[in-house]
Amino acid sequence: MPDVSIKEVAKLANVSIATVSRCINNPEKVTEKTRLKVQDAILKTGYSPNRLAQSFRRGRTNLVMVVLPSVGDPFFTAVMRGIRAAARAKGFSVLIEETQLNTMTADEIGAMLVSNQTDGIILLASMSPFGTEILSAKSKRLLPIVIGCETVSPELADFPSVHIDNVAAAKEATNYLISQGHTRIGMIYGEESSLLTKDRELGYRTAMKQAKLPIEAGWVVEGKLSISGARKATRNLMNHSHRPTAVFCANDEMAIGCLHEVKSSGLIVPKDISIVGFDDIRYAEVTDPPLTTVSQPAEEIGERVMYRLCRRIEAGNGASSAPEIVPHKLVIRQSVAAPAS
Amino acid sequence: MPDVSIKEVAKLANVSIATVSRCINNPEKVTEKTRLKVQDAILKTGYSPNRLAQSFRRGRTNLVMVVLPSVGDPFFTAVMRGIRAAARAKGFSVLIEETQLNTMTADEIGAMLVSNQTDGIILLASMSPFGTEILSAKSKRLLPIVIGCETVSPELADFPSVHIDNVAAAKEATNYLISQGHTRIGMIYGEESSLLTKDRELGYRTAMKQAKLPIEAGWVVEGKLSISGARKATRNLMNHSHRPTAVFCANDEMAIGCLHEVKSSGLIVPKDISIVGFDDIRYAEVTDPPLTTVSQPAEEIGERVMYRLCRRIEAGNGASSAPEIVPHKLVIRQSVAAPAS
DNA sequence: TATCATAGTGTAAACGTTTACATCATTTCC
DNA sequence: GGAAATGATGTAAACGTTTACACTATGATA
Repeated sequence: MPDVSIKEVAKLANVSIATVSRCINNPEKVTEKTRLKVQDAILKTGYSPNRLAQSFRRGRTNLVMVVLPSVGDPFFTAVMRGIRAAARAKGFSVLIEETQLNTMTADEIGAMLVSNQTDGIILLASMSPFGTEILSAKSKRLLPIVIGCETVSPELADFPSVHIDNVAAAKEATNYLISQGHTRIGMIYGEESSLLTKDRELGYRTAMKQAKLPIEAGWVVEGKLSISGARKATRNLMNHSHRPTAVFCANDEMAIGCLHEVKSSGLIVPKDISIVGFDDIRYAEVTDPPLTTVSQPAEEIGERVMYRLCRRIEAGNGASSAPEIVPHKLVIRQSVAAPAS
Repeated sequence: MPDVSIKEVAKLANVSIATVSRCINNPEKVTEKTRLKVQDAILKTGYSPNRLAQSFRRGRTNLVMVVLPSVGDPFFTAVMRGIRAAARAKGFSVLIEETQLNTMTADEIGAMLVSNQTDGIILLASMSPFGTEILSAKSKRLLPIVIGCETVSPELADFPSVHIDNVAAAKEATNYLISQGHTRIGMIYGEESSLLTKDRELGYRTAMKQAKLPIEAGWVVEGKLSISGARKATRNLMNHSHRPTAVFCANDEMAIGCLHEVKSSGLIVPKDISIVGFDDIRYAEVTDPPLTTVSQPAEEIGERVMYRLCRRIEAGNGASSAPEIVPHKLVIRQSVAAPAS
């Protein structure tokens, strides 16, 4: 079955290989009669074009790469679902790289693009060192790169992006806690390197400032974007001499860790401690109590980001590079209540 | 920076393109002096080999495809992590296809292999119709396909596989419930098409039979491998005239849905209903109560399956095709207690 | 009828590698 | 010192497509 090339088809159909190629790619340029002859020969031989040769000749892999912090995070898998749906529609396959795994350096990722292994890249995670590598090539041609979810770092600001307004959303979440009467509000952010959670931290700080509420030292802790990291962070928060009555977590994964740790310590959510998450992953509504969180249109972000990448690949400089802001929504469930005191 | 081919390097270094190629791929076949000259030229031109051309020439994409039910399931993302680590070590990239999304038909997946888009396939989900397509080609050459997690369907039995003994593990889980005094035990299985959860169902049925316990009509329900599906299934179970006192769920995702639904209905876990899951995903220890479940070495399965695929790709028929069984473990947490009655 | 479009097909070059083979220079051995 | 072996490099073919260009036959136009 395999190993049959266009030549065999041509021979069997008694035409040239050019005609066979045309039958497949430009059927309108060929007579009805020969088309049928060739289709018949294709069926008989079981021919299917060698994609390697096609890619090589056309200079296109129809492969895009997505760089994200962790595929394990249900939020990103939701984004991926959108990306994949759009990719499928556009005839692309997608390759995934996790930055958390550190399997590839930023330079290697840049090299993949340059060496034609992929037609484009979607960045769902900030890669600061990557910026410099790319930048050097950038002056020469517009690289097909699109940024999703994250607010972009300054060096990458010229690339198209699709995301919610993370600062505003975090502010809104914090304001909700304030509106419920909380004045001592802590926060668990992700990682130092993650611009994404830095933006959310900024939103939180802005809200606190505008409400003239103090943020005490030790109230803002790193949760490493993981359940276990958040549990550790929560322990620190709980042991604080002036313990917060509410915690804003930069994502749901960490909110789940926080929730569990608070409950393990014998305190009750939301009576003793209120918790707000971020992302609205599917587990958020089955926690006990169900989690109040900020919902993002994850799949939509994925789709849009992929479509923009396609435009970039096809149109090059023609495609716009304006950031695209999609709406977020605060989803109120039962993990927040007025403070006890 | 891009668009510089081996020719430019050759010209700059004053050697033939063959020598440049050798410098890169067989440095030992080239003089120290010329090597340095060429390396210098490579740096100066910023050359990086065109992977498309390489793949084409070598007949290798260094790309493998993984077919799985859903990337959203934390168990599979853990397996993927293992696969990706091994792939990285072996110089492969990995492409993912979800069967739940139905983006590709089995025939299309088979075609990808035949048309050289990927060097091999890892099946983490059964694809029955796929079997027939593959089978026709199988007689001609041993296709590089390896099966993971699932017990294989008869048509695919000749391919190498890596998995736990699902039947034995499910039996063990059920026996644990029996040992705690339960006699009315229900089960939520995954999907009709999933051999994986069918095996677990078989284990459950075997355990019940050996303990001479009846399985009443309506005690075994479909949970669709999702939280919402499991909630619906649980509602049916709870409304049963002769309600089970324990439920064995074919995976943790469904166990979480089940747990939440039971609690929503006002019953207490494990006092009123005991629950056992399967997979030991990372959320399993932060549910309330923490979930008793069967743990699989997910990452290890992923690694092994990828290594076997590599051997298959490299050695062809030389590689063994014996199934590889990895150990499982029942992890006892707090979602099981003796029945109230 | 001679000329010119037009449409269908064939010929051959090109894409950037890798690699078998030929060539040439150097060393080794008798 | 000449023959043979060894080692480094160059030459050119090959991989399977796509596509610009050339060619032929057909029908339309003057």
